[in-house]
Amino acid sequence: MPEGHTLHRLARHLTAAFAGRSVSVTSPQGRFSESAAQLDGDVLVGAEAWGKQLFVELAGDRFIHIHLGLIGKLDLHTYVDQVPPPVGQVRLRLVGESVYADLRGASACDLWTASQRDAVVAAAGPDPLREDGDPGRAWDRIRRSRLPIGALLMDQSVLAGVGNVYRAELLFRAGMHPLRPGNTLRSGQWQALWDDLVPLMTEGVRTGRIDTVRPEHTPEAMGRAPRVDDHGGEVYVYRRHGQPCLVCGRRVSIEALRARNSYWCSRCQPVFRSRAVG
DNA sequence: CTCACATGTTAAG
DNA sequence: TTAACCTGTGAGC
Repeated sequence: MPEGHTLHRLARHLTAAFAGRSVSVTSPQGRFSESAAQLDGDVLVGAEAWGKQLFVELAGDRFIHIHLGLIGKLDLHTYVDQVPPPVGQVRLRLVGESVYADLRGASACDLWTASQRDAVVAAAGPDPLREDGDPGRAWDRIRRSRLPIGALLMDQSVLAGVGNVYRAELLFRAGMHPLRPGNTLRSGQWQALWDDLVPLMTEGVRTGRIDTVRPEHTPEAMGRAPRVDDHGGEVYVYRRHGQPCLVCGRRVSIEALRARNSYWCSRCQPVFRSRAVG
């Protein structure tokens, strides 16, 4: 679940459910107990995301810093009378008047000061989901790097919030091979990637899914049988290795890029040849 | 039942 | 480069 859109969606829901009221903060599992005790009953100011980092602000410039990692989940539920007992390992539980939230499996849940938060935000790349996201900051890194664009897009210090699904899908939509070196891109190509990412991820925040297939390429439009991706969204290449490309029919390729599987279509995303003549 | 793997990151070797 | 961490799910026996 957790690429940047998931965290922004959570920030929005947390703010709507808890902001401006006092919240009960506990750690049924125990690993956040000490911090929870310091926050319990205080006013929750709001929640905000930067890339994959989530910050829940409590009165007094205190921030619960959450990173879901690969498998973490933060689930919001409504309750009527009593809050049900925790199921499984609940690292953090927030309880408001009619809503509670349970955090499980996160790779980070810590109590931070404002300056700790600021330091992490300063080290992160621009976030396409934020109003203040500045693509020029990412471009400064990309244009100087010989690393593949597929690696740069997932480097959170270059660009914040993009994960393995958006990487694969963005590059497919751009017709760009994941191994193309960053310093071979033209500025307009980077701008086009950013301009595609903003509405794509914004839609992800709205729906809670990653859908990247253009209307003209849906199975229906292409006269093929409808299909369902097991990860909730309609995508071109992510985890579709060995299956036919939705556009050209060639088998989708897979290769590990920096310990993460990278997926692409070798016909729609041809290998880049630098300034090849002829 | 066990095992591999997952939309992520960090630290050890 | 590899292992570790945290949890859930689906495939296979």
